[in-house]
Amino acid sequence: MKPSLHEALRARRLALGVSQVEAARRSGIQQRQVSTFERGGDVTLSTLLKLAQALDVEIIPVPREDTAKLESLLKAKRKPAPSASSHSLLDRYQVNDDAEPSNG
Amino acid sequence: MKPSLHEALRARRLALGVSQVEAARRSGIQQRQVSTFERGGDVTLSTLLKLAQALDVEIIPVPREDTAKLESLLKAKRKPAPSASSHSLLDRYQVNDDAEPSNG
DNA sequence: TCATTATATGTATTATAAGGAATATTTAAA
DNA sequence: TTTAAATATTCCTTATAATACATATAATGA
Repeated sequence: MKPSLHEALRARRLALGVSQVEAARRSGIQQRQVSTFERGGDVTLSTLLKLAQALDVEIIPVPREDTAKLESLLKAKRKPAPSASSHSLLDRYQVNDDAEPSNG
Repeated sequence: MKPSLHEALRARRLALGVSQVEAARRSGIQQRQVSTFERGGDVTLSTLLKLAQALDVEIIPVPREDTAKLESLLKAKRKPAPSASSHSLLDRYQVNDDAEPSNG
């Protein structure tokens, strides 16, 4: 299924093998914001962009008419990254997601 | 050059031929927010998502390693859309952009 | 020029995200 | 189980985005 923005970014973070604390440090935001965002809570665009940059991802607006093409392009490659101790963080998750914080 | 998020969304709006007032009405946010955002100001993620939905675009986080591929995919097609009276709004702009509001 | 449409701003109030720091929970490794 | 690491939450304060108008400023077309 198509992951929401926060799900995708969490997956990205885990794929890079960085903790929320580390992501927060790199982006200059609080660990709290990382958690809030990843759980679907609301954050400001500036906060999102800082986090995105820390995770080396670009936030791109794609017309729905084009999303299909992207799917196939971004899909096919979704391996957690064999870095570090092979099982530090991340392995715990997948993309899992069930929370409460609401958004639009 | 690679347009920033707000530039891209403004271009999208104009390409669809909708005014800020109309975009605001459709998304349920204020025209003020549309203006603020398009000028590079900060807005909440929920506000951005509402606007994006109103403009029928998805906000997708793309790993930098993949952006190149997308470029070629999203590029090549950038025609303002021949809809409406052929010269209602939009024709006035292109993607233009120079403002003051800051962001991250 | 005048009227119209679109976008940028102004003010005041309210809602809420962010900052700071700590703590409670959950998850997994030793 | 004990420890450690990571994530979710809490409290309080402050900054600021969102709301609700109301205008002011363009930019267009008649």
